[in-house]
Amino acid sequence: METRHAVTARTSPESARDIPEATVARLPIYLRALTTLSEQGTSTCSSEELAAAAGVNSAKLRKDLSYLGSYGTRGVGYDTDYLRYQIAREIGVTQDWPVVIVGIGNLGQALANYSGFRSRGFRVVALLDADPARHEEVVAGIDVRPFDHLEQIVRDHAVAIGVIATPALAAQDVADRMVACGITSILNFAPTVLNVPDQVDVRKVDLSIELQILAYHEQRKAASA
Amino acid sequence: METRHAVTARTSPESARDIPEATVARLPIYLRALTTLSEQGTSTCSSEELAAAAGVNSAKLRKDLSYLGSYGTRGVGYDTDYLRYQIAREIGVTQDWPVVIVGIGNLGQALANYSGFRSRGFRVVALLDADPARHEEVVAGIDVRPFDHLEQIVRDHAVAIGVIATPALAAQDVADRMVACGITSILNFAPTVLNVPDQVDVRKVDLSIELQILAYHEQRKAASA
DNA sequence: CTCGGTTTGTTCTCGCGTTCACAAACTCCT
DNA sequence: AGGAGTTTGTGAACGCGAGAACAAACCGAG
Ligand SMILES: NC(=O)c1ccc[n+]([C@@H]2O[C@H](COP(=O)([O-])OP(=O)(O)OC[C@H]3O[C@@H](n4cnc5c(N)ncnc54)[C@H](O)[C@@H]3O)[C@@H](O)[C@H]2O)c1
Ligand SMILES: NC(=O)c1ccc[n+]([C@@H]2O[C@H](COP(=O)([O-])OP(=O)(O)OC[C@H]3O[C@@H](n4cnc5c(N)ncnc54)[C@H](O)[C@@H]3O)[C@@H](O)[C@H]2O)c1
Repeated sequence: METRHAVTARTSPESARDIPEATVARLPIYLRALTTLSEQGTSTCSSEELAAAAGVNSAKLRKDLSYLGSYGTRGVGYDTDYLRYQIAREIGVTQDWPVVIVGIGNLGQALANYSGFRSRGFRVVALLDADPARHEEVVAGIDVRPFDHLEQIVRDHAVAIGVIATPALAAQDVADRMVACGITSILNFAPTVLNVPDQVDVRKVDLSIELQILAYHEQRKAASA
Repeated sequence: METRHAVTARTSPESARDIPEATVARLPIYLRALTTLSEQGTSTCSSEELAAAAGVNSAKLRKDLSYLGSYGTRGVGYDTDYLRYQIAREIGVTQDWPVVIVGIGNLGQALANYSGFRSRGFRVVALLDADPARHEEVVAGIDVRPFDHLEQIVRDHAVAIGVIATPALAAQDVADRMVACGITSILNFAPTVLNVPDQVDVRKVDLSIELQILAYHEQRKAASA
């Protein structure tokens, strides 16, 4: 046991053992549920309450939280604000994350106007578009700038996260440029598979895939009726 | 073998054995990759090629396709258009799916303007909003109508799929109304947990969760450096 | 017709995630 | 102080999905 200590501590001084991906994906949901409870004046909550608010099984919730540490009190529950802070710290939303959005069309404008960014620690530092006609525009109080400014902006603001909202054909090029100037996390809305180096994280949001999954189940319901 | 035939055929006359959820979620990706290949003039492709285009492992691809049936030819590969049709049929995108969008703000307008809907068999039959000021507007060639018209529209067009793009506070009410008038599949963009009956499918798209997941990994990268 | 080369469809194994169930730990009341 | 009632944290069982590996099936050449 004692000799294993180095292994546990290797990754980082403070906590940071490896949390399962499935759990990481749920932590933001718990965070939101805790914020809601806190706003309603709930200072303490049980795993049962919190699980209900988050829409998950209470056993799963407790197991997820156990990866972070022991922040609850048996027989009592969790202190809402304390747990909220611990999860926020673990995810990293206690700090400020600068973000660039590339492709300020229908979707890019909606994203720029989305207030849920700022309130969770993400700050849009630039809007970029390749179309010169758009460079006149101001969206959500931010100037739309030429895509060529990417390198400078990323350097000046130490941007690590980029959002792609261009047409599918341009997405790979944009991603390559992002990677080249040091961005290591990409959120991709274009319906295409991006090829990036291993150390770069890509998450994709694909609306039409979601609809097609719904259609599949809808079809099955109709068939069995 | 022979006696098992009834079991295979029980669920439905045409195919429709139960496909794993993980596979269902990937079928739309394969569909898109096949469309791309087909447009490039590729009439036949191996599992290796298709897997590369879809960004998955070739063994996983073959396993996924095996749930649909045996549509390939050993030693040759898959006929691009034939496989594409089979997947489209299995998902249900060979038919037309009427869709309503509720909440025509920043995001709702972007969705209404999204061409990827129509091209995959989804037809926006109505845009609904509670704000009377918006009822003057025309978005993407479609009139914005009062939310109260929901029941009539769902009845007239046999709508099964609804999209929610309202603020979080309104989302549960909108979902309740949708369920009450017969909608059985909901795509929810509001950052809230929806309570619906079991037979109703809900999928949620949550941008800020995606960003938070990226932030978590970004933080870990920074910590280990 | 046979044989070598190719690619599919499937079997098997392994690891991850979910869920159950319960001991440990805490509060409150008597 | 002690016991009843609550709730957490976790060990263990289970099921599903990922990937490796291989036999079966197909093509084409000779
Ligand atoms: N609109 C939606 O609701 C929606 C939903 C899901 C997915 N998507 C996807 O999101 C992407 C954007 O959709 P949209 O409706 O906003 O499209 P859009 O055409 O309205 O906007 C695309 C923008 O990207 C810019 N652009 C093109 N090439 C570029 C480049 N190389 N560098 C920088 N900017 C470039 C264009 O000038 C334009 O402003 C598309 O891939 C689309 O498939 C959109
Ligand atoms: N804008 C984005 O990029 C983005 C991204 C992710 C998630 N979201 C979420 O999507 C939702 C919509 O975002 P938005 O930026 O479009 O907001 P928005 O305020 O621009 O639009 C909301 C629209 O919903 C309408 N509405 C309100 N209550 C309604 C009701 N009961 N019935 C029908 N319509 C109603 C409003 O009139 C308004 O037009 C929000 O929940 C937001 O958190 C938005």
